[in-house]
Amino acid sequence: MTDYEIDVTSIASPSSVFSCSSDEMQSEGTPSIMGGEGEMINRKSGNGSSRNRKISKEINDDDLQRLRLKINSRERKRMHDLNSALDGLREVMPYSHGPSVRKLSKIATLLLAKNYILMLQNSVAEMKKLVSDVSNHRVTSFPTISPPTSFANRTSTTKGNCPCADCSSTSSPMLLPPRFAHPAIFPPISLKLPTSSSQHSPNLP
DNA sequence: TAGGCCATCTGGTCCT
DNA sequence: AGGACCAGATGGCCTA
Repeated sequence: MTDYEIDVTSIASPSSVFSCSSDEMQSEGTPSIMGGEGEMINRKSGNGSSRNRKISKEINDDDLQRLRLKINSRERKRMHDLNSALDGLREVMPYSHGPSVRKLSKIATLLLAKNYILMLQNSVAEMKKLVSDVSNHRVTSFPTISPPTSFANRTSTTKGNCPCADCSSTSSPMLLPPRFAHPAIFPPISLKLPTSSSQHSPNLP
């Protein structure tokens, strides 16, 4: 498992999320980098079956080019939708706002989101435990909720690679690769409860 | 100038 | 058959 490997097995397919409203194909501005359009269609589906050879004979160059442009446009739109979703994710992530903070890269956004979810899960678990303890009159002190263990085990040794434009921090407990490290992303969360709760503590183990 | 990040094009595969 | 998804290739832009 490298720093960049992400477990996404539990993530549902995003295709149902997007509401594709774009009804106008974007004009084709960039010429093809690879080979000619006709050749590409003839190679499509791979092994040159009789069916595909027949298709390639029936389609003239104009049709091939129109089809290629249509496919390119769809793919472009698909990537734009994906980027819009990533922008939406960035908006709800902590810290990644403000003029002095560089926009998170795609990989950094995904890794940060994963870690944020893990941290929230950890926080919820500790909260539940605390509530349970309070209800049982067994509270002695208020814990500090920290990032997940795997998160806390990571440290950054790289200086100057933080997404934050004006940050020179060299270490922070993050799950992100060192170059994405930023101490503001996952600060420890201190629980502050009413002092009256402390009256339940005397008889605790 | 090298490396990172990104947009785009493209062909292959799978699904409806 | 057509669309969605994916991964590889390529070139441009930016930053250290």
